This record gives sequence, structure tokens and C-alpha cells, in this order.
Amino acid sequence: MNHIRSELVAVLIAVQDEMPLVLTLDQGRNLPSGPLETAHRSLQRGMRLWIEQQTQCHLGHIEQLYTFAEATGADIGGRDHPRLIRISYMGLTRLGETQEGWRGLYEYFPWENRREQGADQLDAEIGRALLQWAGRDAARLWRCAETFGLDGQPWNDELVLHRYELLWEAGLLPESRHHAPWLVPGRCMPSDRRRILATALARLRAKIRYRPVVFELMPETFTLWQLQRTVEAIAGRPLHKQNFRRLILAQDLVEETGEAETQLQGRPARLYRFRGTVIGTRHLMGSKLPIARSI
Amino acid sequence: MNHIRSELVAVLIAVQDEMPLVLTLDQGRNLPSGPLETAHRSLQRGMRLWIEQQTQCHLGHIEQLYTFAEATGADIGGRDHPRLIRISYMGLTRLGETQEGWRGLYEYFPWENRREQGADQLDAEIGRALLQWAGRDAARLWRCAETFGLDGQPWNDELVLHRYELLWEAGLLPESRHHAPWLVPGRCMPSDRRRILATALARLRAKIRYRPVVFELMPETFTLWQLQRTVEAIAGRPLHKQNFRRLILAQDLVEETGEAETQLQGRPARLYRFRGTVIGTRHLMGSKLPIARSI
DNA sequence: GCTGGTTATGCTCTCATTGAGCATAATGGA
DNA sequence: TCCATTATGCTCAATGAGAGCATAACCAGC
Repeated sequence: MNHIRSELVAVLIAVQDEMPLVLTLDQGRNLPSGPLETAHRSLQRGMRLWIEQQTQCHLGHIEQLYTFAEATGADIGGRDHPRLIRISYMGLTRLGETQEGWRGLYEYFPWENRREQGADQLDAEIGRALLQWAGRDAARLWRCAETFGLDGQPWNDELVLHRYELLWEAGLLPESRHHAPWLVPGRCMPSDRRRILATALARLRAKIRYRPVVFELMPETFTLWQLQRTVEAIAGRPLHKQNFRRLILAQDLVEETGEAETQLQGRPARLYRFRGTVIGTRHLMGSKLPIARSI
Repeated sequence: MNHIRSELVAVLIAVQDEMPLVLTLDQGRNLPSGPLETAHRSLQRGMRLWIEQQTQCHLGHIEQLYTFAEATGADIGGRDHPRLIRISYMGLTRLGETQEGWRGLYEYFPWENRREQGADQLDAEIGRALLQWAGRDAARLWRCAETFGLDGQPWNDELVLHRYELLWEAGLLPESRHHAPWLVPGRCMPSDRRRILATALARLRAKIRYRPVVFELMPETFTLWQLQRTVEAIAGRPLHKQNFRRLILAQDLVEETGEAETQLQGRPARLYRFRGTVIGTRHLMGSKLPIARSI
């Protein structure tokens, strides 16, 4: 027989003040997790109920990420059994009243946030360290260039996990097996939890392009500019404003509420609402969100 | 404590004679599976070794699909524990010498193979049955149209799982909870294994578009036409020949071997080989494969 | 050797999408 | 009233994808 403990791990993501946030425990060192007890018909459903019970958040989109096994187990009957299976999920939500435990996602991946100026400098430092690690190995050099957009290559925001793994291999992370002389800044998590985080961000960035899941992160009504800022927060880079509007409006994803939001300066912006919740279906399969190639 | 049995399930896929094949057991009614015993550092690695040991296939690309829980367990301590966790993987391979157990994938999903003429008729029958199920429910009608390309909507080959689930819900499959008067033809599998198959095909069709995994299904050298036929086999529909060539050649995915293959008729075709195996990296991240919108 | 059938390969044309920027509209404050 | 600021509308060029014509290179038969 083969007895194994199993655990659900949740990566809950919200966006506030143009920054993606993740729900953490233990001073940002851990992710919400629990034993796989209340599994209902499906894991998905069990996960949703469990999370909504634990945190008071209502979960919009929910998605299984990956299943990891930890082989820390001692030999049992001559075979190395994994002792713990971790099934990770990503969930999107709006920030409730309890702001406790939410941390900026980019605290864990500073290099993934390319919206501000400071990004360039960190980028250069990482590039230097990577090239040193790669040495003359052509495959390594090529990989560095592709994942980090070094050699004139374009930056691909979806390669979050690739970048994390590359940094890990290069010994540039505190959790790396062997350390390089210089380490990339960024908040850590024990075990492979930062890897799970990276998986979640990669998946979210990929998903946001071809399924309208951003709206799960938005309030009921919003301006197109707010929508764009939310997408930018997740994509980690700026988008072209006029083209963003064009793409959104061309797809009938949203409809005007008829009202407008007047901010401190400038012309008031029209308010919109997501049509997917109005129509029966939240998926709207044909529709893609922007971030074509951005800047 | 929480003791659970766990199982690995493998969906092994190969392509032969322009048809995708899947490795099955038990007269095509089952998929290779086994307890999660020999897990090494990672599940992935354990899976690969286990599969390669069981079947004599060398696995190219391998990918985790999904983790299911079966909640058939009786109450233990007042809580409904899932008893079995199934972690499913998809692997790509070339057909070895042992052809035993390989079945045509489209025997399980006849409606997904849209390369021949007969597809139209089956399509019409399914369409009729679906519309009957949908009745006047707008959300249902919309969903049917989107997933099966009914109302002038384009056919989206990646929606394999959506279509399977829709057919299931509509009571058109033998494994459905309630049966409609007419059932869609197609080979069955007990439990949720046909669903796992559908997941694999959906994933493969999606992946083949933006990562050069087709080459894992190809022999060492091949003509562009053979390559196209393999892609078509997986995508389930025909592609435009000249455009396929253009796309492949434009991306430096392949290089000429210098030789040509002369078939029975016509001008001999040049032989190519995949560059990814020559260069260190098998991923070639920037590169997309065809099937843009096809015919 | 020449001819027609057949398949491979090269090239063009058009249309849709995307990246980028200019121009105008509508607000508040000086 | 004028100006700074933001929202919105529109144009233009570059690129990529769908479709089809034209040519090349082989075979079999005469």
C-alpha cells in the first residue's frame, strides 16, 4: 500500500493600487494551505469552498496549477515513497475588507515588474550575473538571452517560471543549491513555494491574454484606464493606451453604464461594466485581451 | 491524519499513418497507470522513468495534465475523504516496434477529426442533438454554437475538453449521468479516463501552436509534407500547404539534410531535420508552429 | 526523347491585425 | 479666458495570415 499525505496550496491574487497582491501567511513567508479533507465532487469545488471559508474572499476564476511531490520520505519497505503531495491552485479575487496578509507579488519577483525606471538597473545587474554564469556555453547563453531578453531579444512576460528556474540554476537565489557571489534581490519563501508563486504568475499572464479573467480582479464598474492599469499590473509592463481601448471595445467585452467618473484632473472617463456576468457566460471564448506585444 | 492512495496515469501519444494514436490497456478500455512509488526528485522524472520502463518507448516531451480526486471513500472520522488521487501526464513518443495497445485517438473522439468528408454528417447529427438539449436556453445555445462552431462560428480545435464536457452534460455520452435518446458514437472508457484523454488532446493541440513539440513525434528526418500531415493529424483538420512551408521555413526550426525523398509520384521532396536537437535547446521559445486559423 | 500526370516549391496579392502617433474633446484651476 | 491634463477618436504604416497562381522536378507511357 501507498499512504501519502496530501495538501492543497492556494495562490490567491488580487490587484490594488496598480499592484498585484498575493495572500500570504507567516509574515509573507508562506502560502495558505491545508489538508485535502473536504474534497467534494471535484478538487476544484473543494478548493473553492475551503478558500472562501478560510478567507472571507469571494473567488472569481479558479484554476489548478500543478501537483508537486516532496520525496523527503524515508525508505518504507525498500522504496522511496514521496510523503507529501501538494496540489496548487490559483484563485482571482477582489480585495475584501481584511487587507491582512496581502503582499505585493513583485516583492518576490522584482525583475518581473518592468513598469518603472528602476527596472533597467536591476536588469543590467541580473544580465551581468547571468552572463558570468553562462560563460562560453552557447546553450546557456542562448537561454539567458531568450528568457531575459538580453541580446536585443524581446522581453516575453509569460516566461516567469523559466526566469525563476534559470535564476535558481545560476545560483542567484537564496534557495539555490549553490550560491553565486551575488544574489538577486527579492523576498523568499521556504521550500518550493516561491516556485509555486512563479507558476501562478506565469499562468495568469498567459491566461489574461486569451480569456477575460481580468474582470475577476475589477470592481463592478470601472474605466478603461483602470482596466488597463490592472492588466499592466499583471503583465508587469506598460501598454499603449489608445490601442488598448480599441482592442477592448472591438470585442464587445464591456458595455457603458452611462455614467462617468470624474477624477482630479482632465476629462471625465466613462464607466463600463463587464458583459460576461450579464450574459450567462463568464468565459466569452472567442475573446482575447490585449498585451499583444505591448510597448 | 489523511491517508490517500495516489496513482499516476499516462496518456502516451504517437502519430502513425497520419493518425494520432494513444497507448491503452485492456482492449482500449484503460490507460497505463500505476502507483506513485518510484518518485524521484520530481514527479516528472519519476513518471518518465516509470513509463519508459513499462513500455519500451523513449519519451520526448512530457507534461503534467491535471490532478483528479475520486471521492468514493466512505466516511472516515466523520469526514468524506477522497481515497484516490490521480495525477495524469501526457507524453509524446515515436512508435516503437511494439504496436500492441496503440489505438486511434479519434476512435474516442470521432467528432474531433475533421479532415475527411464524413465529418460533416456526424457534425450535423451532433448539432441537432445539442440544439434539442439547449432548447430555448440562451446561454446553452450560445455555448453550443461556440464550442461546436454551429451558428456560423468558426471551429476552434483547442476546445476538445469543452466539447467533451458539453456532450457529457447534454447526456449524449454513454458515461453521462442521464442519457438523451441519441448517443454520440465513439469508444468509451470507464470512470473519467476519457475525460483525461480529452484533456491531453486539448493540451497537445494548444501546445503544438507555440512550442515545437511536433518534432517529438517525427522521425529523425522528414519532409515538410510529412511534418504537415503530422500536425494535421493532431489538429484534426487540413492546413494550407504553401503557408505551412512558409511558416516553418521562416522560423529556422528545421534545416535541410541535403537529401531528398523520392516517392512514387511527383517531384522528390527535400528532407529536413529539427534544429532544436542539434542546438542544445529543444524548446526554441520564440517559435510558433502553424495552425493559425487553418482552412 | 517527348508528353502528360503528379507532387514540391516559389512567389504574389489581399485583407486583417497591430504598433505608433496626431488630433480633438471635456474637464478643473490659474 | 487660457492652460494643463486626461479621455477619446482617427489615421497610417508595418506585419502576418489566408488564398491562389506559376514553375520545377520527378515518373510512366508512348
